[in-house]
Amino acid sequence: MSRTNNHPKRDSIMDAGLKIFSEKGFHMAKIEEIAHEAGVGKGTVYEYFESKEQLFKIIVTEGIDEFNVKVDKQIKKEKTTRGKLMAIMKQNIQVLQHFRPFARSAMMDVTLFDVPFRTCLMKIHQKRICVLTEIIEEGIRGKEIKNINSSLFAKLFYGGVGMLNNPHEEINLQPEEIENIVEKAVDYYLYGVGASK
Amino acid sequence: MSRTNNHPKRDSIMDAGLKIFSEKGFHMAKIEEIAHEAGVGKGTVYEYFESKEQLFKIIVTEGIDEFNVKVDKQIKKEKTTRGKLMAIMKQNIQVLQHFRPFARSAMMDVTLFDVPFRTCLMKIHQKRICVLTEIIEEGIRGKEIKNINSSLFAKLFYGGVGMLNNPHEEINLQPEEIENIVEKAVDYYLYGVGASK
Amino acid sequence: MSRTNNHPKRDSIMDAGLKIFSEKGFHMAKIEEIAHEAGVGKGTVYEYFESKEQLFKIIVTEGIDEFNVKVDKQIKKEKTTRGKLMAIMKQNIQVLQHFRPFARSAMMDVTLFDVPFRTCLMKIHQKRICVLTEIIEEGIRGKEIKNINSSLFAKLFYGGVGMLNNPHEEINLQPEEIENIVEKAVDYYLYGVGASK
Amino acid sequence: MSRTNNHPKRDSIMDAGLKIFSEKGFHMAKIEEIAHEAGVGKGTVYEYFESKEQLFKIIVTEGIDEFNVKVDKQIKKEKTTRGKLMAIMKQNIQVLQHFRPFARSAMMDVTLFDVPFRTCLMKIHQKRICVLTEIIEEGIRGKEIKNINSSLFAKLFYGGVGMLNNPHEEINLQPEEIENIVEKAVDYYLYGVGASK
DNA sequence: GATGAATGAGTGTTCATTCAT
DNA sequence: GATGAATGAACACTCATTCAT
Repeated sequence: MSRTNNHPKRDSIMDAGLKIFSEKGFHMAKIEEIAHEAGVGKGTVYEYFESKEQLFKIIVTEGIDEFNVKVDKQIKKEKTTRGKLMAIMKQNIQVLQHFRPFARSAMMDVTLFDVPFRTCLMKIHQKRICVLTEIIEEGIRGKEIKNINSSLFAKLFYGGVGMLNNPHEEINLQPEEIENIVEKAVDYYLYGVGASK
Repeated sequence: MSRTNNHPKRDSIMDAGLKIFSEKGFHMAKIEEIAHEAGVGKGTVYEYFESKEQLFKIIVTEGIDEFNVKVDKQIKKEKTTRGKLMAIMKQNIQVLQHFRPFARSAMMDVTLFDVPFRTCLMKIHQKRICVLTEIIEEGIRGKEIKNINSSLFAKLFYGGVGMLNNPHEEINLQPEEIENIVEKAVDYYLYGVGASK
Repeated sequence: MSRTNNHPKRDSIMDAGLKIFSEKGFHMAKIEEIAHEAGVGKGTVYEYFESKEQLFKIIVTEGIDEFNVKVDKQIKKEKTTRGKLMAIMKQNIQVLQHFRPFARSAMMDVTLFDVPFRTCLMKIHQKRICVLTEIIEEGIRGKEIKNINSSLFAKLFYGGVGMLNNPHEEINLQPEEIENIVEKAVDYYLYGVGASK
Repeated sequence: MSRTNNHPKRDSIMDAGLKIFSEKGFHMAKIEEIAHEAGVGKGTVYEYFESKEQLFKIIVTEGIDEFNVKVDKQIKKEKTTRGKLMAIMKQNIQVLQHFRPFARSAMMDVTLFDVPFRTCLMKIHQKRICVLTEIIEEGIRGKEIKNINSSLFAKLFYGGVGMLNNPHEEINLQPEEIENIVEKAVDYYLYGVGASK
């Protein structure tokens, strides 16, 4: 996770937080353990972050932002809707493989959070689904995509992509496998899985 | 939630647990509040359940089992793969609308749980994805479905269905809307969203 | 401190709180020590009191109330202003000898408390000074007291009484000594200490 | 607060300490805030003072000493006991109006401090009461004062004076009011408030 | 001398769990 | 079986103090 080196301790804490929150979940992660993992004292965490909650939110937000920037950059390169969908899916898989399982929870999950977290995370989902919806609508206007309910499809696609990074399977896919999976998956969405009548 | 009436208090506690866990999440839910909601004393919870953790797991497991029985019954009624997929999706939406947002978390989520929970919940996902995979393979054998990677598709479908029950949108869909959405969604999967070439 | 026996533990905690707060002051007193002194678990303190602050305030308030009731009862018995002033002074000395040094701080001090405490304690002083002021004014009307600034005198008298219970001197006065001191002191106030011109 | 200018930072810190301790009390005052108020870094406080506790004690002691010097100078000017008592009272009111509410606590209070502070502050009280006692005894010898218990009266007077600076009333008295109050108050003590028989 | 980033000992408070009634 | 008063382990967070610069 590229970060400025202005605050090396802050970065250590965020990396450690990502790791520990990922492993333990928010409530089971202990500040002391995060501090230890970061190689700093407990008090130092509070020099850089107001609270455990704020630390968590910042990790999520910054992580997501980084992720989104990557994905959006990739999307812009692609001209066709198919290419864009593939880019989204590929980035998702690659980046989330890095963050797993925490990032996936940030990406896909909201329900186990307490109310204050939900608001924060819900916005993230909605933003992503919006981006997807727009891509679809662009595709519709460009005659690449049928005249479908773009928002409904965006959700189906977004959910499906999220499930690919299912933490159940702790295997890391090889790049060529990812390429292969993504191509197949996008084609399922575009061309359907029903036997042509 | 039809349950045996052998232990009315046990049932109250489970209903209350479902409600409170749903609203607050596991860690923010308090045994005292669950007991109060159930109209029993705090100690009574421990007459029927060993621990908060066990209560949670049992609620999830029994809830999921009930859910699965319903879905499987519905699936059996359907002859075509399309009908089966629609049945799965419809049941998901209906039942999850009832459980939201907790049930969704139980259905879709794993990452914020501590390790012991993960094992429990991971099995649930895998079981559902297995059922889906079998339906797809059956469809492939019956020439209803193209010769695709059934497991990959099962995940995409399962994830997409889960996202429909996104707690972001706290609206309750009307039955006819559900019917409409499900039909569209399944058709997207079956026939694709790409403009026919 | 006579208390109802409805909540023996609550009473133990209050007694222990009085003792420990007295010895250590508010900030240096530890809830754990109070609990230990009371012979209960730390959590039990929180069964009966919302917080350390609330425990403190209740101890002060209830202590003062008890004290005031005693004093007021004694005052009513006396017919002359001299008798009333003596009663006030005597009660002060006797009761505060019991509470020392904490009670004195509650009686006389306000300044070292944080703002929330001040409001609470300031009212106590003002109430007592008011009572004194009224006694003086009654005395003026009854021609027992010169036509003086009653409120100014009330403060001087109240402050002087408080200083008699100076915690510096940890000696306990004997009842006959108290009687003697009080008589002298009140006479100083009534007849002055200046050599009669 | 005239101080040597050898250590301007030391003086800033002491002034800031007086202000912050006054407003917040010892335990609620933060070294960081004192440093900020003094316009120096947190570490600088520790260049000049060993600890928060020592800073406090020095502020109190030096403040009191300054105060006492002022009062004693004033007392020496006065020839009569009445004049001396008035001088004490006037100085008290004037100076304490400046320091309030902290100074009053230093002057009058001891009980909320932890044991180490008490010893320090108790000496201050005793010193002042001693000075007062001597003035009274001088007055007795000079036939200005009746043959009373000088130490008892000193306490009553000292306590009464302290109560005039009651922080309850955050009003600042005008010089002419102070003069007026002091004259009245001392006369109450000298000539008594009882209606002449 | 001056600083403030780093620290960790210390504490109020919570809440799952127990057990006497 | 049912209860809820009692408990104490556990943890987020504070802040006086240190020390490398």
